[in-house]
Amino acid sequence: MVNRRADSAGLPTHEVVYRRLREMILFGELAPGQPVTIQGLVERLEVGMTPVREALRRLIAEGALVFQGNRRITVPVLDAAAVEELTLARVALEPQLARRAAQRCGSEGVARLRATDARLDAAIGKGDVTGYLVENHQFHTELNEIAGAPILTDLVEGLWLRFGPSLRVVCGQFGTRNLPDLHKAILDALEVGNAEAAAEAMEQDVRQGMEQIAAALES
Amino acid sequence: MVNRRADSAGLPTHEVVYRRLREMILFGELAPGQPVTIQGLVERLEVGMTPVREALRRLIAEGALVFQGNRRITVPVLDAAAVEELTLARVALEPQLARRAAQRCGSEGVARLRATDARLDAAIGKGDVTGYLVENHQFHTELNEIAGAPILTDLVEGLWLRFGPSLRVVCGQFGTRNLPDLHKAILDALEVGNAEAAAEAMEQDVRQGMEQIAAALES
DNA sequence: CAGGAAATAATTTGATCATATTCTGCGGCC
DNA sequence: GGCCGCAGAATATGATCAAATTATTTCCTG
Repeated sequence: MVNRRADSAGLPTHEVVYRRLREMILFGELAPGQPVTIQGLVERLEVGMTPVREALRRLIAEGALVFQGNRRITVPVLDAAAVEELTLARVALEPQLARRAAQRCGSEGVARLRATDARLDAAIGKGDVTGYLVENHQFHTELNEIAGAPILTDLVEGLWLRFGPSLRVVCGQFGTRNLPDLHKAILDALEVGNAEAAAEAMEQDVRQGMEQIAAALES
Repeated sequence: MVNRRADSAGLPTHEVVYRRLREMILFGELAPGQPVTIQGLVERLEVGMTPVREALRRLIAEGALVFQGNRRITVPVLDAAAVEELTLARVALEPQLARRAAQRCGSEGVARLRATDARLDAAIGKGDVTGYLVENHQFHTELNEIAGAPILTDLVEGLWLRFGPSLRVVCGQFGTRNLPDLHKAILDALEVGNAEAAAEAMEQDVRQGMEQIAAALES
Protein backbone atom coordinates (compact mmCIF):
# COMPACT_ATOMS: atom_id res chain seq x y z
CA MET A 1 0.00 0.00 0.00
CA VAL A 2 3.01 2.24 0.10
CA ASN A 3 6.04 0.94 -1.64
CA ARG A 4 4.75 0.61 -5.15
CA ARG A 5 7.86 2.45 -6.22
CA ALA A 6 10.28 0.61 -4.04
CA ASP A 7 10.60 -2.28 -6.47
CA SER A 8 12.45 -1.04 -9.45
CA ALA A 9 13.20 2.60 -10.05
CA GLY A 10 9.81 4.18 -10.48
CA LEU A 11 8.33 1.66 -12.85
CA PRO A 12 4.74 0.56 -12.48
CA THR A 13 4.27 -2.88 -11.00
CA HIS A 14 2.73 -4.35 -14.12
CA GLU A 15 5.79 -3.27 -16.08
CA VAL A 16 8.11 -4.85 -13.53
CA VAL A 17 6.13 -8.07 -13.61
CA TYR A 18 6.19 -8.03 -17.40
CA ARG A 19 9.94 -7.66 -17.57
CA ARG A 20 10.52 -10.30 -14.97
CA LEU A 21 8.33 -12.80 -16.81
CA ARG A 22 9.93 -11.86 -20.09
CA GLU A 23 13.34 -12.74 -18.76
CA MET A 24 12.05 -15.95 -17.29
CA ILE A 25 10.72 -16.88 -20.72
CA LEU A 26 13.76 -15.83 -22.72
CA PHE A 27 16.44 -17.22 -20.47
CA GLY A 28 14.99 -20.44 -19.39
CA GLU A 29 13.18 -20.43 -16.07
CA LEU A 30 10.03 -21.60 -17.83
CA ALA A 31 9.85 -24.81 -19.84
CA PRO A 32 7.63 -25.34 -22.90
CA GLY A 33 4.26 -26.69 -21.88
CA GLN A 34 4.60 -25.54 -18.31
CA PRO A 35 1.39 -24.03 -16.91
CA VAL A 36 1.51 -20.47 -15.61
CA THR A 37 -1.05 -19.59 -12.97
CA ILE A 38 -2.05 -16.13 -11.90
CA GLN A 39 -2.17 -16.96 -8.24
CA GLY A 40 1.17 -18.68 -8.38
CA LEU A 41 2.74 -15.49 -9.68
CA VAL A 42 0.85 -13.40 -7.13
CA GLU A 43 2.42 -15.40 -4.35
CA ARG A 44 5.84 -15.74 -5.96
CA LEU A 45 6.26 -12.07 -6.85
CA GLU A 46 4.26 -10.74 -3.92
CA VAL A 47 2.10 -8.36 -5.89
CA GLY A 48 -1.63 -8.01 -6.48
CA MET A 49 -3.34 -9.90 -9.22
CA THR A 50 -4.27 -6.93 -11.38
CA PRO A 51 -0.69 -6.19 -12.46
CA VAL A 52 -0.08 -9.90 -12.98
CA ARG A 53 -3.13 -10.15 -15.19
CA GLU A 54 -2.00 -7.18 -17.25
CA ALA A 55 1.48 -8.57 -17.75
CA LEU A 56 0.10 -11.94 -18.78
CA ARG A 57 -2.31 -10.43 -21.31
CA ARG A 58 0.56 -8.54 -22.78
CA LEU A 59 2.73 -11.62 -23.08
CA ILE A 60 -0.14 -13.60 -24.57
CA ALA A 61 -0.69 -10.87 -27.15
CA GLU A 62 3.00 -11.14 -28.07
CA GLY A 63 2.76 -14.91 -28.41
CA ALA A 64 5.16 -15.49 -25.53
CA LEU A 65 2.44 -17.38 -23.67
CA VAL A 66 -0.64 -19.15 -24.97
CA PHE A 67 -4.15 -19.01 -23.66
CA GLN A 68 -5.48 -22.54 -23.74
CA GLY A 69 -9.13 -21.70 -24.37
CA ASN A 70 -10.27 -22.94 -21.03
CA ARG A 71 -8.85 -20.44 -18.65
CA ARG A 72 -5.41 -21.91 -18.55
CA ILE A 73 -2.15 -20.26 -19.56
CA THR A 74 0.95 -22.20 -20.59
CA VAL A 75 4.37 -21.73 -22.12
CA PRO A 76 4.04 -22.54 -25.84
CA VAL A 77 5.21 -25.85 -27.23
CA LEU A 78 6.51 -25.47 -30.75
CA ASP A 79 5.68 -28.00 -33.42
CA ALA A 80 7.40 -28.35 -36.79
CA ALA A 81 4.93 -26.01 -38.49
CA ALA A 82 5.51 -23.29 -35.91
CA VAL A 83 9.28 -23.55 -36.29
CA GLU A 84 8.88 -23.29 -40.05
CA GLU A 85 6.74 -20.17 -39.71
CA LEU A 86 9.12 -18.60 -37.24
CA THR A 87 12.02 -19.31 -39.55
CA LEU A 88 10.19 -17.74 -42.45
CA ALA A 89 9.37 -14.65 -40.43
CA ARG A 90 12.84 -14.28 -38.98
CA VAL A 91 14.48 -14.71 -42.37
CA ALA A 92 12.14 -12.10 -43.79
CA LEU A 93 12.74 -9.52 -41.06
CA GLU A 94 16.09 -9.87 -39.34
CA PRO A 95 18.30 -9.52 -42.42
CA GLN A 96 16.46 -6.27 -43.10
CA LEU A 97 17.46 -5.05 -39.66
CA ALA A 98 21.03 -6.12 -40.27
CA ARG A 99 21.00 -4.22 -43.56
CA ARG A 100 19.81 -1.05 -41.88
CA ALA A 101 22.30 -1.52 -39.06
CA ALA A 102 25.14 -1.77 -41.57
CA GLN A 103 24.10 1.53 -43.09
CA ARG A 104 23.89 3.35 -39.78
CA CYS A 105 26.55 1.66 -37.71
CA GLY A 106 29.41 3.74 -36.38
CA SER A 107 32.68 2.41 -35.03
CA GLU A 108 31.45 2.72 -31.46
CA GLY A 109 28.52 0.50 -32.35
CA VAL A 110 30.80 -2.17 -33.76
CA ALA A 111 32.93 -1.92 -30.65
CA ARG A 112 29.95 -2.48 -28.35
CA LEU A 113 28.83 -5.44 -30.41
CA ARG A 114 32.30 -6.96 -30.40
CA ALA A 115 32.42 -6.64 -26.64
CA THR A 116 29.10 -8.41 -26.32
CA ASP A 117 30.23 -11.09 -28.71
CA ALA A 118 33.37 -11.62 -26.66
CA ARG A 119 31.26 -12.18 -23.55
CA LEU A 120 29.20 -14.61 -25.62
CA ASP A 121 32.32 -16.56 -26.56
CA ALA A 122 33.39 -16.60 -22.94
CA ALA A 123 30.03 -18.05 -21.92
CA ILE A 124 30.34 -20.74 -24.57
CA GLY A 125 33.82 -21.54 -23.37
CA LYS A 126 32.62 -21.98 -19.83
CA GLY A 127 29.61 -24.04 -20.89
CA ASP A 128 27.37 -21.38 -19.33
CA VAL A 129 24.07 -21.95 -21.08
CA THR A 130 22.19 -19.06 -19.48
CA GLY A 131 25.09 -16.73 -20.16
CA TYR A 132 25.08 -17.79 -23.78
CA LEU A 133 21.35 -17.10 -24.09
CA VAL A 134 21.64 -13.72 -22.40
CA GLU A 135 24.57 -12.49 -24.46
CA ASN A 136 23.20 -13.86 -27.70
CA HIS A 137 19.96 -11.98 -27.12
CA GLN A 138 21.91 -8.93 -26.07
CA PHE A 139 23.89 -9.04 -29.31
CA HIS A 140 20.79 -9.02 -31.43
CA THR A 141 19.11 -6.40 -29.26
CA GLU A 142 22.05 -4.03 -29.65
CA LEU A 143 22.13 -4.62 -33.38
CA ASN A 144 18.41 -3.88 -33.65
CA GLU A 145 18.90 -0.73 -31.67
CA ILE A 146 21.52 0.44 -34.12
CA ALA A 147 19.17 -0.32 -36.99
CA GLY A 148 16.80 2.30 -35.60
CA ALA A 149 13.61 0.62 -36.74
CA PRO A 150 11.32 0.38 -33.71
CA ILE A 151 8.44 -1.40 -35.39
CA LEU A 152 10.56 -4.08 -37.02
CA THR A 153 12.43 -4.49 -33.77
CA ASP A 154 9.16 -5.00 -31.91
CA LEU A 155 8.13 -7.69 -34.34
CA VAL A 156 11.43 -9.51 -34.05
CA GLU A 157 11.46 -9.28 -30.28
CA GLY A 158 8.05 -10.96 -30.30
CA LEU A 159 9.44 -13.77 -32.42
CA TRP A 160 12.30 -14.30 -29.99
CA LEU A 161 9.82 -14.58 -27.13
CA ARG A 162 8.02 -17.32 -29.02
CA PHE A 163 11.01 -19.59 -29.42
CA GLY A 164 12.90 -18.61 -26.28
CA PRO A 165 11.81 -21.52 -24.08
CA SER A 166 12.43 -24.05 -26.85
CA LEU A 167 15.88 -22.64 -27.52
CA ARG A 168 16.67 -23.11 -23.89
CA VAL A 169 15.67 -26.73 -24.12
CA VAL A 170 17.94 -27.22 -27.12
CA CYS A 171 20.91 -25.70 -25.36
CA GLY A 172 20.14 -27.66 -22.24
CA GLN A 173 20.25 -30.89 -24.22
CA PHE A 174 23.31 -30.26 -26.30
CA GLY A 175 25.23 -27.90 -24.07
CA THR A 176 27.22 -25.05 -25.57
CA ARG A 177 29.73 -27.29 -27.18
CA ASN A 178 28.80 -27.23 -30.84
CA LEU A 179 27.35 -23.78 -31.06
CA PRO A 180 28.95 -22.20 -34.11
CA ASP A 181 29.31 -18.45 -33.88
CA LEU A 182 28.23 -16.74 -37.06
CA HIS A 183 28.37 -13.34 -35.45
CA LYS A 184 31.91 -12.74 -36.68
CA ALA A 185 30.73 -12.50 -40.27
CA ILE A 186 28.00 -10.08 -39.23
CA LEU A 187 30.49 -7.92 -37.36
CA ASP A 188 32.91 -7.80 -40.26
CA ALA A 189 30.15 -6.73 -42.62
CA LEU A 190 28.97 -4.03 -40.20
CA GLU A 191 32.49 -2.75 -39.82
CA VAL A 192 32.90 -2.02 -43.51
CA GLY A 193 29.29 -0.97 -43.96
CA ASN A 194 28.50 -3.77 -46.38
CA ALA A 195 24.72 -3.98 -46.05
CA GLU A 196 24.21 -6.95 -48.33
CA ALA A 197 26.89 -9.01 -46.64
CA ALA A 198 25.40 -8.17 -43.24
CA ALA A 199 21.96 -9.28 -44.39
CA GLU A 200 23.36 -12.48 -45.83
CA ALA A 201 25.31 -13.30 -42.68
CA MET A 202 22.29 -12.60 -40.53
CA GLU A 203 20.18 -14.94 -42.60
CA GLN A 204 22.74 -17.68 -42.06
CA ASP A 205 22.75 -17.04 -38.33
CA VAL A 206 18.96 -17.17 -38.18
CA ARG A 207 18.71 -20.35 -40.22
CA GLN A 208 21.40 -22.01 -38.17
CA GLY A 209 19.65 -21.21 -34.90
CA MET A 210 16.24 -22.31 -36.09
CA GLU A 211 17.61 -25.52 -37.53
CA GLN A 212 18.92 -26.44 -34.12
CA ILE A 213 15.44 -26.02 -32.68
CA ALA A 214 13.89 -27.99 -35.54
CA ALA A 215 16.42 -30.79 -35.10
CA ALA A 216 15.63 -31.02 -31.40
CA LEU A 217 11.96 -31.63 -32.18
CA GLU A 218 12.80 -35.14 -33.37
CA SER A 219 13.11 -36.68 -29.96
CA MET B 1 -23.31 -8.39 -11.44
CA VAL B 2 -24.89 -11.32 -13.04
CA ASN B 3 -25.00 -10.96 -16.76
CA ARG B 4 -21.35 -11.26 -17.59
CA ARG B 5 -22.37 -13.80 -20.16
CA ALA B 6 -25.33 -11.87 -21.52
CA ASP B 7 -23.10 -9.66 -23.62
CA SER B 8 -21.72 -11.76 -26.37
CA ALA B 9 -22.12 -15.51 -26.48
CA GLY B 10 -20.09 -16.76 -23.57
CA LEU B 11 -16.97 -14.71 -24.12
CA PRO B 12 -15.13 -13.16 -21.19
CA THR B 13 -15.62 -9.45 -20.80
CA HIS B 14 -12.03 -8.55 -21.51
CA GLU B 15 -12.28 -10.41 -24.80
CA VAL B 16 -15.45 -8.57 -25.74
CA VAL B 17 -13.86 -5.23 -24.90
CA TYR B 18 -10.77 -6.17 -26.90
CA ARG B 19 -12.76 -7.03 -30.00
CA ARG B 20 -14.88 -3.93 -29.71
CA LEU B 21 -11.83 -1.69 -29.45
CA ARG B 22 -10.15 -3.55 -32.25
CA GLU B 23 -13.02 -2.82 -34.57
CA MET B 24 -13.09 0.78 -33.47
CA ILE B 25 -9.41 1.05 -34.39
CA LEU B 26 -9.58 -0.80 -37.68
CA PHE B 27 -12.73 0.73 -39.02
CA GLY B 28 -12.43 4.27 -38.03
CA GLU B 29 -14.14 5.24 -34.81
CA LEU B 30 -10.82 6.35 -33.42
CA ALA B 31 -8.65 8.99 -35.04
CA PRO B 32 -4.83 9.10 -34.93
CA GLY B 33 -3.64 11.05 -31.93
CA GLN B 34 -6.90 10.70 -30.09
CA PRO B 35 -6.48 9.94 -26.40
CA VAL B 36 -8.07 6.79 -25.01
CA THR B 37 -8.92 6.84 -21.32
CA ILE B 38 -9.68 3.87 -19.16
CA GLN B 39 -12.45 5.54 -17.26
CA GLY B 40 -14.02 6.79 -20.44
CA LEU B 41 -14.25 3.24 -21.73
CA VAL B 42 -15.54 2.01 -18.38
CA GLU B 43 -18.45 4.43 -18.66
CA ARG B 44 -19.00 3.97 -22.38
CA LEU B 45 -18.96 0.17 -22.39
CA GLU B 46 -20.42 -0.19 -18.90
CA VAL B 47 -17.92 -2.71 -17.62
CA GLY B 48 -15.41 -2.75 -14.80
CA MET B 49 -11.97 -1.33 -15.21
CA THR B 50 -10.03 -4.58 -14.95
CA PRO B 51 -11.22 -6.00 -18.27
CA VAL B 52 -10.70 -2.61 -19.89
CA ARG B 53 -7.16 -2.50 -18.61
CA GLU B 54 -6.46 -5.97 -19.90
CA ALA B 55 -7.82 -5.19 -23.34
CA LEU B 56 -5.76 -2.01 -23.51
CA ARG B 57 -2.54 -3.76 -22.49
CA ARG B 58 -3.17 -6.27 -25.18
CA LEU B 59 -3.73 -3.63 -27.83
CA ILE B 60 -0.66 -1.71 -26.70
CA ALA B 61 1.41 -4.88 -26.96
CA GLU B 62 0.17 -5.28 -30.53
CA GLY B 63 1.06 -1.68 -31.39
CA ALA B 64 -2.56 -0.75 -31.98
CA LEU B 65 -2.33 1.85 -29.23
CA VAL B 66 0.67 3.64 -27.80
CA PHE B 67 1.56 4.25 -24.20
CA GLN B 68 2.73 7.84 -23.99
CA GLY B 69 5.27 7.43 -21.20
CA ASN B 70 3.30 9.52 -18.81
CA ARG B 71 0.35 7.32 -18.18
CA ARG B 72 -1.63 8.33 -21.19
CA ILE B 73 -2.81 6.11 -24.00
CA THR B 74 -3.46 7.39 -27.52
CA VAL B 75 -4.12 6.16 -31.02
CA PRO B 76 -0.77 6.13 -32.86
CA VAL B 77 0.13 8.90 -35.29
CA LEU B 78 2.28 7.57 -38.10
CA ASP B 79 5.27 9.51 -39.41
CA ALA B 80 7.12 8.83 -42.63
CA ALA B 81 9.61 6.50 -40.94
CA ALA B 82 6.81 4.41 -39.45
CA VAL B 83 5.08 4.09 -42.81
CA GLU B 84 8.36 3.00 -44.35
CA GLU B 85 8.87 0.36 -41.71
CA LEU B 86 5.33 -0.89 -42.00
CA THR B 87 5.72 -1.10 -45.77
CA LEU B 88 8.92 -3.07 -45.40
CA ALA B 89 7.32 -5.48 -42.95
CA ARG B 90 4.16 -5.94 -44.97
CA VAL B 91 6.11 -6.52 -48.18
CA ALA B 92 8.25 -9.06 -46.38
CA LEU B 93 5.35 -10.99 -44.87
CA GLU B 94 2.11 -10.69 -46.80
CA PRO B 95 3.39 -12.01 -50.13
CA GLN B 96 4.55 -15.08 -48.22
CA LEU B 97 1.01 -15.58 -46.97
CA ALA B 98 -0.33 -15.15 -50.50
CA ARG B 99 2.16 -17.73 -51.72
CA ARG B 100 1.03 -20.25 -49.14
CA ALA B 101 -2.60 -19.46 -49.84
CA ALA B 102 -2.08 -20.15 -53.53
CA GLN B 103 -0.65 -23.56 -52.68
CA ARG B 104 -3.51 -24.53 -50.37
CA CYS B 105 -6.47 -22.74 -51.87
CA GLY B 106 -9.38 -24.82 -53.10
CA SER B 107 -12.15 -23.65 -55.38
CA GLU B 108 -14.45 -22.95 -52.43
CA GLY B 109 -11.80 -20.65 -51.00
CA VAL B 110 -11.59 -18.68 -54.22
CA ALA B 111 -15.36 -18.48 -54.31
CA ARG B 112 -15.54 -17.01 -50.80
CA LEU B 113 -12.83 -14.49 -51.64
CA ARG B 114 -14.58 -13.47 -54.85
CA ALA B 115 -17.80 -12.93 -52.92
CA THR B 116 -15.99 -10.72 -50.43
CA ASP B 117 -14.30 -8.83 -53.24
CA ALA B 118 -17.69 -8.27 -54.88
CA ARG B 119 -19.00 -6.72 -51.66
CA LEU B 120 -15.86 -4.60 -51.62
CA ASP B 121 -16.56 -3.33 -55.12
CA ALA B 122 -20.13 -2.60 -54.13
CA ALA B 123 -18.94 -0.54 -51.17
CA ILE B 124 -16.59 1.41 -53.43
CA GLY B 125 -19.42 2.02 -55.87
CA LYS B 126 -21.61 3.41 -53.11
CA GLY B 127 -18.83 5.54 -51.69
CA ASP B 128 -19.17 3.61 -48.43
CA VAL B 129 -15.83 4.18 -46.74
CA THR B 130 -16.48 2.01 -43.70
CA GLY B 131 -17.82 -0.77 -45.90
CA TYR B 132 -14.67 -0.58 -47.99
CA LEU B 133 -12.45 -0.84 -44.93
CA VAL B 134 -14.43 -3.74 -43.50
CA GLU B 135 -14.51 -5.78 -46.70
CA ASN B 136 -10.91 -5.03 -47.57
CA HIS B 137 -9.84 -6.30 -44.17
CA GLN B 138 -12.17 -9.25 -44.52
CA PHE B 139 -10.58 -10.15 -47.83
CA HIS B 140 -7.10 -10.26 -46.37
CA THR B 141 -8.30 -12.08 -43.27
CA GLU B 142 -9.91 -14.83 -45.33
CA LEU B 143 -6.80 -15.12 -47.45
CA ASN B 144 -4.62 -15.42 -44.37
CA GLU B 145 -6.92 -18.07 -43.01
CA ILE B 146 -6.50 -20.10 -46.18
CA ALA B 147 -2.74 -19.74 -45.90
CA GLY B 148 -2.91 -21.65 -42.63
CA ALA B 149 0.01 -19.87 -40.96
CA PRO B 150 -1.19 -18.67 -37.57
CA ILE B 151 2.01 -16.96 -36.48
CA LEU B 152 2.53 -15.02 -39.70
CA THR B 153 -1.16 -14.11 -39.65
CA ASP B 154 -0.81 -12.78 -36.11
CA LEU B 155 2.11 -10.62 -37.15
CA VAL B 156 0.28 -9.22 -40.15
CA GLU B 157 -2.88 -8.55 -38.17
CA GLY B 158 -0.76 -6.53 -35.78
CA LEU B 159 0.57 -4.47 -38.66
CA TRP B 160 -2.95 -3.77 -39.88
CA LEU B 161 -3.89 -2.54 -36.44
CA ARG B 162 -1.02 -0.10 -36.56
CA PHE B 163 -2.03 1.64 -39.75
CA GLY B 164 -5.80 1.16 -39.47
CA PRO B 165 -6.64 4.61 -38.12
CA SER B 166 -4.38 6.34 -40.63
CA LEU B 167 -5.91 4.40 -43.50
CA ARG B 168 -9.30 5.56 -42.36
CA VAL B 169 -8.10 9.15 -42.52
CA VAL B 170 -6.82 8.66 -46.06
CA CYS B 171 -10.10 7.20 -47.23
CA GLY B 172 -12.01 9.91 -45.44
CA GLN B 173 -10.02 12.57 -47.30
CA PHE B 174 -10.08 11.08 -50.76
CA GLY B 175 -13.28 9.07 -50.65
CA THR B 176 -13.51 5.72 -52.39
CA ARG B 177 -13.31 7.18 -55.84
CA ASN B 178 -9.80 6.41 -56.94
CA LEU B 179 -9.21 3.20 -55.04
CA PRO B 180 -7.77 0.78 -57.55
CA ASP B 181 -8.62 -2.82 -56.85
CA LEU B 182 -5.62 -5.06 -57.22
CA HIS B 183 -7.44 -8.00 -55.73
CA LYS B 184 -8.46 -9.30 -59.12
CA ALA B 185 -4.89 -10.22 -59.96
CA ILE B 186 -4.54 -11.97 -56.62
CA LEU B 187 -7.73 -13.93 -57.19
CA ASP B 188 -6.69 -15.01 -60.66
CA ALA B 189 -3.36 -16.24 -59.34
CA LEU B 190 -5.02 -18.14 -56.51
CA GLU B 191 -7.46 -19.75 -58.90
CA VAL B 192 -4.72 -21.34 -60.98
CA GLY B 193 -2.50 -22.02 -57.99
CA ASN B 194 0.29 -19.78 -59.24
CA ALA B 195 2.12 -19.01 -56.03
CA GLU B 196 4.67 -16.61 -57.46
CA ALA B 197 2.04 -14.57 -59.27
CA ALA B 198 -0.04 -14.38 -56.09
CA ALA B 199 2.94 -13.16 -54.12
CA GLU B 200 3.75 -10.58 -56.76
CA ALA B 201 0.18 -9.30 -56.93
CA MET B 202 0.01 -9.10 -53.16
CA GLU B 203 3.19 -7.06 -53.05
CA GLN B 204 1.67 -4.62 -55.50
CA ASP B 205 -1.50 -4.38 -53.43
CA VAL B 206 0.47 -3.75 -50.27
CA ARG B 207 2.70 -1.11 -51.86
CA GLN B 208 -0.27 0.63 -53.40
CA GLY B 209 -2.10 0.85 -50.07
CA MET B 210 0.90 2.06 -48.14
CA GLU B 211 1.72 4.65 -50.76
CA GLN B 212 -1.68 6.16 -50.28
CA ILE B 213 -1.00 6.53 -46.58
CA ALA B 214 2.46 7.95 -47.24
CA ALA B 215 1.05 10.44 -49.73
CA ALA B 216 -1.53 11.62 -47.22
CA LEU B 217 1.24 12.50 -44.76
CA GLU B 218 2.17 15.51 -46.92
CA SER B 219 -0.63 17.71 -45.77
C1' DC C 1 -3.94 49.41 -12.15
C1' DA C 2 -3.48 45.70 -15.72
C1' DG C 3 -1.16 41.68 -17.54
C1' DG C 4 1.38 37.64 -17.04
C1' DA C 5 3.94 34.05 -14.77
C1' DA C 6 4.57 31.07 -11.04
C1' DA C 7 2.63 28.52 -7.48
C1' DT C 8 -1.15 26.21 -5.50
C1' DA C 9 -5.61 24.00 -5.19
C1' DA C 10 -9.03 20.90 -7.32
C1' DT C 11 -10.51 17.60 -10.47
C1' DT C 12 -9.73 13.97 -13.33
C1' DT C 13 -7.29 9.77 -14.46
C1' DG C 14 -4.43 5.81 -13.54
C1' DA C 15 -2.66 1.98 -10.49
C1' DT C 16 -3.24 -1.27 -7.03
C1' DC C 17 -5.57 -4.13 -3.89
C1' DA C 18 -9.11 -6.95 -1.42
C1' DT C 19 -13.30 -9.25 -2.11
C1' DA C 20 -17.28 -11.43 -4.19
C1' DT C 21 -18.85 -14.30 -7.93
C1' DT C 22 -18.44 -17.75 -11.57
C1' DC C 23 -16.45 -21.35 -13.96
C1' DT C 24 -13.43 -25.52 -14.65
C1' DG C 25 -11.64 -29.85 -13.24
C1' DC C 26 -11.48 -33.58 -10.28
C1' DG C 27 -12.80 -37.20 -7.15
C1' DG C 28 -16.27 -39.78 -4.94
C1' DC C 29 -20.69 -41.93 -5.30
C1' DC C 30 -24.56 -44.10 -7.34
C1' DG D 1 -19.39 -45.58 -16.64
C1' DG D 2 -22.01 -41.39 -15.85
C1' DC D 3 -23.56 -37.82 -12.52
C1' DC D 4 -23.15 -34.71 -8.63
C1' DG D 5 -20.80 -31.97 -5.35
C1' DC D 6 -16.50 -29.78 -3.86
C1' DA D 7 -12.17 -27.43 -4.09
C1' DG D 8 -9.34 -24.32 -6.46
C1' DA D 9 -8.45 -20.97 -9.79
C1' DA D 10 -9.87 -17.22 -12.77
C1' DT D 11 -12.85 -13.26 -13.73
C1' DA D 12 -14.99 -8.98 -12.55
C1' DT D 13 -16.19 -5.19 -9.46
C1' DG D 14 -15.70 -1.33 -6.44
C1' DA D 15 -12.93 1.05 -3.22
C1' DT D 16 -8.70 3.39 -2.16
C1' DC D 17 -4.51 5.71 -3.01
C1' DA D 18 -1.15 8.21 -5.99
C1' DA D 19 -0.07 11.11 -9.86
C1' DA D 20 -0.84 14.36 -13.48
C1' DT D 21 -3.35 17.68 -15.80
C1' DT D 22 -6.17 21.63 -15.55
C1' DA D 23 -8.04 25.65 -13.35
C1' DT D 24 -7.48 29.21 -10.13
C1' DT D 25 -5.39 32.38 -7.35
C1' DT D 26 -1.86 35.31 -6.01
C1' DC D 27 2.05 38.00 -6.44
C1' DC D 28 5.26 40.56 -9.05
C1' DT D 29 6.38 43.65 -12.74
C1' DG D 30 5.69 47.19 -16.16
